[in-house]
Amino acid sequence: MEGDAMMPDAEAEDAAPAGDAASEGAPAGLPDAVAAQEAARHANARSARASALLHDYVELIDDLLNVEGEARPTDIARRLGVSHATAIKAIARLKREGLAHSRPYRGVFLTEAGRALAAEVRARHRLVVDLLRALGVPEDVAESDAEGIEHHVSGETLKAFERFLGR
Amino acid sequence: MEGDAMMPDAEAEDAAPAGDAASEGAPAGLPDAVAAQEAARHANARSARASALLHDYVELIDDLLNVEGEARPTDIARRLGVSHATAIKAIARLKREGLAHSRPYRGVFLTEAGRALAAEVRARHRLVVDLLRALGVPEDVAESDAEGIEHHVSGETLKAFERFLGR
DNA sequence: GGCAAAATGTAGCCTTGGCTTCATCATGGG
DNA sequence: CCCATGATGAAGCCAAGGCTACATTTTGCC
Repeated sequence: MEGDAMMPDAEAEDAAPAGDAASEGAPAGLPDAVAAQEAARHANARSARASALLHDYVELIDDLLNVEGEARPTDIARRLGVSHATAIKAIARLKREGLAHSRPYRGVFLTEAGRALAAEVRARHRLVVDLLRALGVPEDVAESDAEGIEHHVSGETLKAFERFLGR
Repeated sequence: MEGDAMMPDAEAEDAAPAGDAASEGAPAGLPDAVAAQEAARHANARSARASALLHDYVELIDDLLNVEGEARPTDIARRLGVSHATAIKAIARLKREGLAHSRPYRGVFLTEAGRALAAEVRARHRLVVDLLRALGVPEDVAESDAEGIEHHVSGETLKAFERFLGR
């Protein structure tokens, strides 16, 4: 795995680093404020990633309730492409977070909060898809990319999308 | 947590569901193909989420190497807003995946593959930011949203962005 | 040259979100 | 009416990605 050409790696850095970027007029490394700002951005992305799952479930459950009249764990699992056990654990989490409720062997239902979140998520999803379509992305690709993008679009950006689409 | 107005929830659904959507001309529930397609989209988003972390590390390490001449775990951790231990574990994973190499107490370096990935990730990041800016999103918001969005933009969509930006 | 502080690395813990496996419940066909 | 079958739920495993606490190494300062 490493008997190959390793290029100049360790010895060189030993001598060069500090004198190059750090010791001139500029402060060593980066200003703390800049690093902090970047850290905040990453923290933000991480938390969006964390709620993305919940959003997907809520969105799907809402859809199932509207279209099919009921949302059963097996269907949820099938549509998300996960095992039913995984879906059930996620549903338990939704309940813990006050987004859904259910009783054993009955379907899953959304609370007020869950419905509100579903509406918001769906609106966002549609807007992202519409924007991508408007930029010339083919339908299916737009749908697929939106699935990931939608969770990271801030309110500000959402407004910009609306403006661009002329709404 | 629930002593409030729970509205009609469980009893009603018992009677309505099957007769409504399933038993008329249409096939019960959804066509399997549609569900499979949706499942694929979600699987796709999940896998993008999984690689997002690695991409962030690679991108940052590349940046540190270019700007500072070296990438040290502590700096990486600071810029990402995580503890140094977390960063070190992630670096170990990068090494496992052949994207980086390092020896104890020396900095971290990217392999060929790592550098290639970094270039790709950075290009994508810039393009997403530029697009958002072009749509009227303020600089800092664009930068922040891009951090999450960039990992979910397919090649097709990327091309559409380029086209739109007139490149 | 030696020691203290800072950087690095290690170990162990927690939660999430996957999975499989097994037990239990509900329902419909014979 | 009863049982087979399929849906549901529970338990336990695993990897990832956080953390804190502790150990070790480098480094720089005196």
